[in-house]
Amino acid sequence: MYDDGVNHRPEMTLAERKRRLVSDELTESALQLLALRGFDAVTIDEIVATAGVSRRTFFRYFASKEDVVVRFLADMGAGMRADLAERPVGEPPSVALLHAVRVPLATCAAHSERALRVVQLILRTPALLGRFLERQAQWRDDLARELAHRLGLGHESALYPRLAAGTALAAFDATLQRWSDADGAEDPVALLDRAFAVIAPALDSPEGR
Amino acid sequence: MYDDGVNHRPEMTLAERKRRLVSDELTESALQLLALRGFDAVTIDEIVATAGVSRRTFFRYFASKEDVVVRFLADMGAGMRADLAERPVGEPPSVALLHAVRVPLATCAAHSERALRVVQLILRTPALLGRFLERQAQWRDDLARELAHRLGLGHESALYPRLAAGTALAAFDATLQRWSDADGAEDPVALLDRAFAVIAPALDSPEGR
DNA sequence: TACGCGTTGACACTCAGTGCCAGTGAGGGC
DNA sequence: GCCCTCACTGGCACTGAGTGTCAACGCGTA
Repeated sequence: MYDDGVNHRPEMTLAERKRRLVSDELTESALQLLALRGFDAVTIDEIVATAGVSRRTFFRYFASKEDVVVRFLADMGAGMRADLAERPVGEPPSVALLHAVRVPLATCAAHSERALRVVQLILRTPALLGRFLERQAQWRDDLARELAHRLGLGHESALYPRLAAGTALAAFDATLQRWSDADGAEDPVALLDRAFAVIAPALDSPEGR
Repeated sequence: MYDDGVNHRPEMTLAERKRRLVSDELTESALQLLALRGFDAVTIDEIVATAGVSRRTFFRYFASKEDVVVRFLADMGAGMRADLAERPVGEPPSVALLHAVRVPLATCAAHSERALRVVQLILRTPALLGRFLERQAQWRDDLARELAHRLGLGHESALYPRLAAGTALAAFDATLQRWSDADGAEDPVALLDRAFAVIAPALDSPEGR
């Protein structure tokens, strides 16, 4: 989770704060350049020159050029499974999933100045979109596993959990897309609620056993 | 669409047939090697050596190493929008979308010996999955546009068409995943029908205006 | 035969990403 | 104070993906 570099938690050791500093500097430089000139037109050498570290160090913090951008969004979804696990057991899947998916979106809305630019960059850059969806596939698997566990289904590859998780993320994506298209003029959480109003009957369908 | 290299349509010019031959040879060599040893362990130099062409020629046929594998599946979805457009106008979205999405899946089932290996390779290789989902995002946009057109919605970025298209593709993906997990033991078209039985109420929801 | 056109292979080049190693600085034990 | 460990760093060399360029080749046509 990006934290703007100003949040010096005293419980962090010096080494941890140094790492965070470098990571933030790299992220800042990268987003600046990439948003300005587009993903393909910027080389890693330029990013590290701006950040003032070596190229080798870049790859100690990020797995790839795409990773700098995608991490920003992807980290938001990391806790989805935990959020879903914390929902009360009696809650219907549509409500539990909505709350799980709502968290990262609310985080986006809270940091909209920066998050919006990142989302727009990702959505209009095929290479970034691919990496993002690759990450999202992991969220989907996590959600599906947790959902299967909640419903007491054997955790083998049943159809319903994957389908429900995929549907919830389709709502997430549609929301993100619309938020991006509207340049942030609409409230993403409200959009998500509307999307879930549509898909809820599917998520709670008795067909899903 | 892959055609096994034995289908020499007489109406093709010699040059076209030569191109097809090279493309098939490259695809064949690549799938062979990649399925055997994994995506990362095979270099393009090895692929072109097996196929008997130069490295430069490879990139005249495929945009990237991932492309050889992903094309195989991705080409199946190319006609989705056209298939959707051909459905009768009075048909509810759930039925029209089911038929559109069913076509590529039926093609998979028809060439299951080869298609299954490709799908399994894609689903368990993150880089390939990313590229595939990147392509699929284009299907989604195409379906959404066609759906908006069908429903007479202004083709601006309404929420429902994107959501419906994304949900239909979530069903497609869940089906593909289960088909892959079961090593082809289940009929993908039957699985897709079951998935659509679950999501149909969402696709036809009056909430979608 | 000669010309135009598309395909090919070879070469050089940029850039992403990795392995390796030596230097450095902070923190802890003596 | 001194030394030792350990994490981080930069530099370097290397592999592999992907691209631009050009000369050569083969086919169809005038």
